[in-house]
Amino acid sequence: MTDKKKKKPTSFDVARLANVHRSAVSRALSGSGRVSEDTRKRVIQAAQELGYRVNFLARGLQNQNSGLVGLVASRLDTPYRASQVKVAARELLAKGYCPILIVAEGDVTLSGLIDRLLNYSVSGMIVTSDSPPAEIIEECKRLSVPVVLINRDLREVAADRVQLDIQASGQLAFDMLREAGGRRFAVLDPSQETFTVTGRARAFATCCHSAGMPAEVITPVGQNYADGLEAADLFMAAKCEADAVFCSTDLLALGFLDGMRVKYGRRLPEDIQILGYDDIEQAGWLGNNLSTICQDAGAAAMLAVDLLQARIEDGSRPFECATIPITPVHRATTRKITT
Amino acid sequence: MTDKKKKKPTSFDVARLANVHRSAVSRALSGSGRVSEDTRKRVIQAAQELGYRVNFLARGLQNQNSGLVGLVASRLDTPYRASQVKVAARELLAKGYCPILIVAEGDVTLSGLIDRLLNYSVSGMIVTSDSPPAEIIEECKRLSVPVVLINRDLREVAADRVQLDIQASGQLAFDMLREAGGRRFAVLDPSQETFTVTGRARAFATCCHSAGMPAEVITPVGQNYADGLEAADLFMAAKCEADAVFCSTDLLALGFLDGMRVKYGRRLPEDIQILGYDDIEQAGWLGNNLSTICQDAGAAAMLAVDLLQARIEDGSRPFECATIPITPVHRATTRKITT
DNA sequence: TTGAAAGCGCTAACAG
DNA sequence: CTGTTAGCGCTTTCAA
Repeated sequence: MTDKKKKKPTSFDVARLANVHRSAVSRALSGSGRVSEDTRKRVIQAAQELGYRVNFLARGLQNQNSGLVGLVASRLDTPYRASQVKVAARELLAKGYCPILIVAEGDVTLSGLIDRLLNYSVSGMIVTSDSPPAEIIEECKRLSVPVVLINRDLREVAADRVQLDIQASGQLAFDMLREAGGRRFAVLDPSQETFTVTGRARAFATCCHSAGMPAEVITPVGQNYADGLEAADLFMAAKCEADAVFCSTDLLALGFLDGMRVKYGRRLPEDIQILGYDDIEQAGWLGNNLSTICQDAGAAAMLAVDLLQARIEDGSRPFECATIPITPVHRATTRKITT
Repeated sequence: MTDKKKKKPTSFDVARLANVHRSAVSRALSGSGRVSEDTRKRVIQAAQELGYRVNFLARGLQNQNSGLVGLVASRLDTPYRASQVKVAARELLAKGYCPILIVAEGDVTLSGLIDRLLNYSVSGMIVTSDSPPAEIIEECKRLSVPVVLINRDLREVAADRVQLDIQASGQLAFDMLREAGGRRFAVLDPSQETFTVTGRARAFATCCHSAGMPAEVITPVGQNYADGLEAADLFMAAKCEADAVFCSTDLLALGFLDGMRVKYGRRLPEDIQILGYDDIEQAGWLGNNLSTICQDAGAAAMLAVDLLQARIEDGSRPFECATIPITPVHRATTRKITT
């Protein structure tokens, strides 16, 4: 006969059953504090029997720290972000934290949501959003809530961060396209600016310029598939003659790719070469086979979680900035390099 | 001069500044309880001034209810699931709850994670995972934590649920392919069983059988792109002569599609017709243009959140089972229906 | 309407 | 090593 509608057992009940004091129960179950092997066993046993579970709200209230971690992410339905969030959540969970997911759509609402997060005495926050207002980050610092920023602007307040090397990204893109025989370059640089996306597009353009081969700039609105499609129209309308285009995002690249080959009958890489960025799963699909630059979403997420944990454990350590590794991925939308 | 390292202000501080008692602060800020307009204003004012925020852990401890909601999801890096989780999180947030994201990978660890969730006195739980162990759901019921199941097995314990009509799905798939001129049918039915995916594949097969045109069954391992690719190999190896194949998942369909056209040079829909299921974003991409059946992930998520909220507000209402709407999406991998 | 007081369930500091 | 004693910050009766 299991206790149906009984109230949840408290540490007090466990204590009574195990014939010890509540504090002994706490010590035995929270791991901290010394307890005799005997008591520990009796407590565990009693807890088991009663189906007791520690109330984390009470514990958090006492410790001023809930074990909850805010995970702020925009564009969650995007392949890159989805896998990043997945890994971050998994790692957080593995380390004993509980991720509260805040999905951002338009900054308007976001600050209210993060505000709510702060009410829970979160132990920390990982921000992977494109653009959470800086004031919010400030607010966190004020409340001394550790924050780890993924790919956010450098000028931000002091905080641990994980980001990719923007200059190196633009350079790598240029090198890949150049080595594949590109002569006339173009780049897709969304008008909705984003720190890393805009950054690498500009860096690429700069490299082209420095090499004496200025790139034409196509400006779709956003950085999604549909925008890539739009970019193809823009490209044609402008009678752009580039033979090698760097799309600052895989989604953009895939849209542009489809536009060029399906809508405008271009062959790849013969008529035009396309290079993406991110290496999302779809880039590797047989029908796309997109050459790209891989920035490992999972690695970035894990770095972020590690940094956060380190800071939670030692709030006074110096701020760190981890770099996301990038690697070239040669597939079928760029020519084979003749060695 | 903002208070730098000061402790966080409590309701006590606000009370003092507003010249009222702490309970008045609570009443003014929690909405419940009557307060004079004057006190309310003073409290709000004082709270503002101090940068006070209610401690939800303390509130939750008192109310036995934290406002936290568990969101259990597997395969988050899959387009369908990602957009579902995004919408669920957004809706939850909009209704004042905070979603704790539990990502499931293999049932082994999952039960421990949900266990942890329960320690936070979550107000409810939405389970969209393929297969969280039934005992866990039982445990939730035992602790009277409301649970909403999305597309989980019917034989489950009593709970609110959101699911699609499996029979209707199989039937619709058959009808679409039949009307598009299909003669010989095949179906991809993953060996890793999943309630809805396996269900509609079987339902489709049953429809074929009933119509006197038994379907050939291809059995890839999972339900992802790579498995679809594998299915194409299986299809060819078996010298399958089907001219219309129902892939129980868009990812499967896209993999199968790429395998058939890129690897085996088949044209669509001339040589073979393919129908997917889900209508993920990629299905609509120009290069794929996959005919499919749309099950609206966002709608499902919203239904789930609504059901959960209703149950949290009234634990005694009868259990409900909402149905996810499905609609045919005719694109280029099936023939135009001659009207 | 408002103040007083009693907890919610737990942990940590302090004695024993 | 174990029991005692204070709270953590809030809500909620209960009087006034």
